[in-house]
Order: sequence, then structure tokens, then C-alpha cells
Amino acid sequence: MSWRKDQGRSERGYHHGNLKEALLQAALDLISKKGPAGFTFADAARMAGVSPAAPYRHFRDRDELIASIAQRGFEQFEAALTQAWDDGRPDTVTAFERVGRAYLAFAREEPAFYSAMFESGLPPDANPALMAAGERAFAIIRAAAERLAALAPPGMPRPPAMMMALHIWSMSHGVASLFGRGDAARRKLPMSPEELLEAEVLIYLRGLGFPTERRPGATPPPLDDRPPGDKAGPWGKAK
Amino acid sequence: MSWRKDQGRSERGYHHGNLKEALLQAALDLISKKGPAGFTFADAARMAGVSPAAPYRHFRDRDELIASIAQRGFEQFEAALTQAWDDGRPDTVTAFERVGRAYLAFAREEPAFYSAMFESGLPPDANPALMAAGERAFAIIRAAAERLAALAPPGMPRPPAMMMALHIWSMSHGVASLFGRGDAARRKLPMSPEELLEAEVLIYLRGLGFPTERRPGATPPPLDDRPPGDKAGPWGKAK
DNA sequence: CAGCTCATGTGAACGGCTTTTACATGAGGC
DNA sequence: GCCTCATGTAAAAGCCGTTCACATGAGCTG
Repeated sequence: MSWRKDQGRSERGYHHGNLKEALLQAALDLISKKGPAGFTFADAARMAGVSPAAPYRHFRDRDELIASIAQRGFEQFEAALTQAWDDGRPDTVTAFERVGRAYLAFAREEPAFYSAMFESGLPPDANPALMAAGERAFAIIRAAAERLAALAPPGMPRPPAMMMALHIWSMSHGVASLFGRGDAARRKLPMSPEELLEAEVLIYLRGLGFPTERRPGATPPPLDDRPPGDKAGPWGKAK
Repeated sequence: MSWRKDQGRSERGYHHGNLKEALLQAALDLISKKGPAGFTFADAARMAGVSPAAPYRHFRDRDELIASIAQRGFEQFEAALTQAWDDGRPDTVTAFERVGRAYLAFAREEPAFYSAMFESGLPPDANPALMAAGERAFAIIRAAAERLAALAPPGMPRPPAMMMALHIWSMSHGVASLFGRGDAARRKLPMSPEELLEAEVLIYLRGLGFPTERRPGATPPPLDDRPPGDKAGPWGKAK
């Protein structure tokens, strides 16, 4: 993790040696501190110890730097979701819930990435690589939805996986952007964002006819025939 | 709608006469054209025909102007939701769906307001009036959720209205910010945002045990006992 | 090793933005 | 009719994004 040239600190020749990476790192720091709007090209250059003109050797302009960060964000996001999904192990529902938590965790732990990805106001069509990266991340959710849809109880009509994926994504993004980040947009909630999202998804899945019990092999009893102690439903004791 | 002093156009004395309003209007125009980040204090002043320093007589700084817009946005938002809700007429479910469509319509037709309200990155705690306005808008959703919750079928545990409201809000906001605005962040969808959200909410409500039929007085048949023709579910023919 | 080349960094400069300060104007109350 | 004070202006400081001509030196070529 350490560089040949001393962390851009005191002694550094005319050439930085790894400016592009240093700029991306600096930008991440700054965005997480001051938001994507407050972030400054010149600040990033200063933090990397170069002149304000140097970044232009690596990025056409400020927007391209932000787009690079968004793209990298989507890649890490995809990796995080992939790991959480773990190809549906040990069972589809458990893995699915893990994906939801991973979504929120990413938004909370990488607010700089998240806002670059979703709140930077970049023209989405002008950047094919960026859009492709976003598409790949969404593909994970879509794949998970596909597997879930295949599990739909036989009696019910099978829901379109694409629609399910879009629904799940909108719930996750909604919760993450309204309540998810540590500091910003905080409202007093009767429950944590994770609990809120989990309950939301469980209710939604139940609406599609899925069993809401967590045990893998358990055949779900019909909705009106659950044991009395199980009637609490997907929400806790929230008033 | 016309002002004593000719629309800030040609002849205007030393004093503008209605600068504050003109600035808010100009800012709205600019934000809707170039996003809240691209909007410029100086530009708004120019558009109002005054010097760049004049706005400081009416707003402490650029952020306060944006906050004013956000607040005004929440007020119009609240009005739109209130009108859509219409106190639950003609029946709770119909009115509830109207609220969902009103939410999306607002995000689409007033993108400047919407982004000032939700994407400007303002510190929410630093602005009590703004937060209160947001709270009042949310209160409409909450009130609607309350009425819906009261309709929960007797056999089911009654869902907490606050949680329902948060769920509905996160779905609406998720759909609106991911797919809702005319130009930005557009993805190819198999259905319109309105249809997407309506299906999402219907499935969710069904997960809570609500009947998904639209007719007001109709007593819902148990989930497993619907007439065959009704099994299509809340989604259309989406692939 | 000498020499060349080209990617990478520098310094200076332009225009624009935000914000402050001292000053100008004139609308409305006395 | 005069005074006052809210409201506007001009000028200036400091920052930022961006460009351009120029400097540096890493790495190839011989």
C-alpha cells in the first residue's frame, strides 16, 4: 500500500509517479467530507502536492474525474453485492437479505462513492463505460431476483424477474438515500434503516406469495394458517 | 401575475421592487435547466437584471437561496399530495394510489424543486423551517398510511402506520430518483415509472394482507380463493 | 553512455463566481 | 419637505476551472 515515492509528501521529483491514483484517492476523501458539490479540482491537486494544472494531464475536466470515481464505485458496488449474494448460498432468501444489507452498508460506508454514483448529476448517456458499470452492478440484483422468482409458489403467477429487480432496487435506493447515510438527511426513525428495508422487502415478497419464514427447507404454511406465535409479521415492536 | 415594474426588463428604477421573488423564480429556471450544482448566484442576479451583490440583501448566501427553494418546494409538494389524497375520497385505496402518482408527477414536473428538496446536500439540521416543511409534507403520507392501516383485515396483525408511511415514501422516492425525471438517470424500463410504482405498492399492500381489488366496498376474498380471471396480479404483461 | 522524445508537471494568465465593503438611491414615514 | 433605512451598485479580494507555453526527466534507441 506504500509507494516508491514517499506518499507525495516531502521529497518528490518533478514527476509524481502515481498522480492519477492519488487524485482519485484525494477526491474520494474530499467528496466524503464535503459532498460531491463541495469537492474541488484544485483541492485534490493540492492534496496530491501538485499544481492546479497537473490533473488535466489525467482527466479531461472535473466531471471526468467524478465519472471515474462513479465508475470505480459501481465496480466496488458490484463486487460487494456479488460477495453478499454468494450465488444464493446457503439459500436464496437468506442470500437475498444479505444483498439488501450489503446495499445499505455500501451507501453508509462509502458515501463518497454512493453520491458520485447516484447524486452527481452526470449525463448518463455521455459515458458508456460508466453506464455499463452501473448495468453490471444492477445485473447482480437482477440475477438474484431471477432466482427468487423461480422459487415462486406453484399456485401463484410467476412475477417478472426484471420487475422484481427494479422494485427491490428502488426500495433499497429509497431507503439508502432518504435514511441511509450517517449524517445527511437524517430523520428520526422508529427503527434502523436495515430493519426498515428488511421489513419492506419481506412484506413485498409476501405480497408476491413467498413464504416469509427464513428456514431453507421449510415448506411454508398457507398465510392464514401460521402458528399463533408467528403472527408478529416482518415488523418488530415498532409503534 | 404581472408586476408593477415591467418584468425586470427595460425600465426599472434603482430599486427592483420585487427582487426576492424574481431571484427565486430565476433560480428555479436555472436549476431546472442545469441542475442545482450548475446553478449560479450571479446568473440569477443577471437574469433579474441586478448586480451580483444585490441578492445578498435578500439571502445570506447561495445556500440560503437554495434552502428557500427547497422549502417552497416542500410546501407545494405538500399541497399536491394533500389535493391528491383528498382526505381519502372516494375510497382509501383509490386515493392512496392517486398520492403515489402525484408524488411521481411532482418529481417529473418540478425537477428543480425536487432536486433542491432532496439532492442539494444541504445540512438538514441547520434549517428548522426547512425541516418542518419537509415534515409537514411527510405528514400527508403518514396520515394516508394511518387510514390505510386502519383498514387492515381483522385477521391480520395491524401494521404500524409510521412504518408503512416510511416504506411507501422510500418506494416513491426510490422510483422517482432512479427512473422518474424526464431526462436524467434514464434507464430502459419495461414499464413507466408510474406503473412500476403502482405495482410495487400494490404488491406491498397485498403483503400486508390488504385486498388488491380497487372497488371500494368489496369485501376481499381470501388470497387463495380469488376468481381465476383475477390471478393476473398487479403487474401487467411486462416480460 | 549519448541523445532524443514525449508523457507529465509548472507558472502564468483569463474569465467567472462568491462574498465583503463602502457608497448611492429613493420610497415612505414624520 | 426632510430623514432614514431598506435596497441597490461598484469595486475588490480570493477562489476555482481551464488553457497555454514551457520545463523536466523517464525510458527508448543506438
